[in-house]
Amino acid sequence: MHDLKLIRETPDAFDAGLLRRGMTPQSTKVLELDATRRKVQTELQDMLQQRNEASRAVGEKKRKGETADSLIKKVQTLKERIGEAEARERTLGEELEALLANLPNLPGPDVPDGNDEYDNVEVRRHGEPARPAFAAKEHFELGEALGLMSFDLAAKMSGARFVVLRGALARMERALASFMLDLHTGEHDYAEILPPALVRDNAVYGTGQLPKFAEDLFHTDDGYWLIPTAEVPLTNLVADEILDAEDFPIRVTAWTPCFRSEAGAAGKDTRGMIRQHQFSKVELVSIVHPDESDAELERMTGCAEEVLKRLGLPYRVVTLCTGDMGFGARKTYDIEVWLPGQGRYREISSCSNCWDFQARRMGGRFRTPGEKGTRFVHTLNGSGVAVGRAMIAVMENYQSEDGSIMVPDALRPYMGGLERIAAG
RNA sequence: GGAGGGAUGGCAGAGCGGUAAUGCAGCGGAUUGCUAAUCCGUCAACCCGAUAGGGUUGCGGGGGUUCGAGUCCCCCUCCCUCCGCCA
Repeated sequence: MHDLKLIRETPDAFDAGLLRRGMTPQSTKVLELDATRRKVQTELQDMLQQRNEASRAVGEKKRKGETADSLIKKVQTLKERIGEAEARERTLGEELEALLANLPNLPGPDVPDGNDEYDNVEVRRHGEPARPAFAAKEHFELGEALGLMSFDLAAKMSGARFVVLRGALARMERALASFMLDLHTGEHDYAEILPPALVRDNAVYGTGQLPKFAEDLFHTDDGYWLIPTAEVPLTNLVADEILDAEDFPIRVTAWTPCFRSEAGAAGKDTRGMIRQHQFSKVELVSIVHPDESDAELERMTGCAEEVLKRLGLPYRVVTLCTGDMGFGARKTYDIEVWLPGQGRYREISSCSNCWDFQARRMGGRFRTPGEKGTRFVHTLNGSGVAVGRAMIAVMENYQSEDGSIMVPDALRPYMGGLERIAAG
């Protein structure tokens, strides 16, 4: 949600930001609506004042035993006009709200301009992309050959974009998640949370998936939304809260299932576990002072990178261009892991600074000692990292020619000391 | 699923038809060797206004009754308690 006052003060900067995201300027429309609404509001308030004064006078007259018929008549005629003005004011307010609620966050000054993923800018690489001498297989070939990954079994009960894992691969999901949680809670100052996976409208509105992206989410008959990411419940921990400045930084992490309808992804990544309706992810969320959010984004990205470093997975970090950023983000780093089977880098984490955009939507504020009033917090979220995709990366990077998979050192303690996953 | 209770400013908490008590916290000021204490003001959001200041809204949300609604009536949402069921 955008700051109306800021749009009034600097409409050109607002439009320039939208333009960079490939949108048409909106400030004229916003400010027109805003001006009209304020005019109606002023007229309405004037009438309300008259009504209040008259009603008060009626009360006094009645107390004294005098008649107040003429005053009562006056208020009755006012009432009709008040009703009309109220209705207009409300309608204008709703229009304004609807307009603003559908506008994305503005890109930060250091975000590269561009249309799509091809305009993203690589920031750094870590590790050498593995190019084995034999023909590297994709994860689903490996998993199916091992008999530990079945899309057919999943399709029987759930249809496309689901998987059944068993044995060592099922365990690896759990191992990866435990490893990541231990790292972030033990070394990165994140507190482990176990949040709800079903949430209400207001929570999903707060993080920005609603109202614009409802079709990307699953919804229950009785009004719940299945979380598409733990970003939703974790960030909403500060919804409607007024924090103390000394509470910062708040860092929370959670391993949760994530549910996505993938409505707009028909035909994309149809084979394998890359794009599923259900997957699990370890999420990182930071709530920080506005002065700290830029630095926190770097820190958070580093926390996610550390997961890949310890798993020995080659990756690169890219800054998303204006055209590829998500709705609520002001700046986003994607971490892309190397997949030998596909012979390319694929997204495994996305770390965003949302600035005060989500905080404004959900009413997350803080108070500074010695200062009057409240300010909105800054929120950040990042995958630390997507567990399913991490498993894919481990499988493809640690595969041998015979189809077996080495277990990375970092995971062995979590897998009962298992060193290699092999058929049989 | 059944029965009951509740939702008021950052927090606590009164009010039950006539301009939202009070306490704590916060902010501004006064006083005071320092601290503490005390006193006064302020205390949310919004509108008008260059400022001073003025005004409106705000008692979970929406509608209704009334000259006037936190207070009365209707609908909805959420929270809590007890019973039942249940991992």
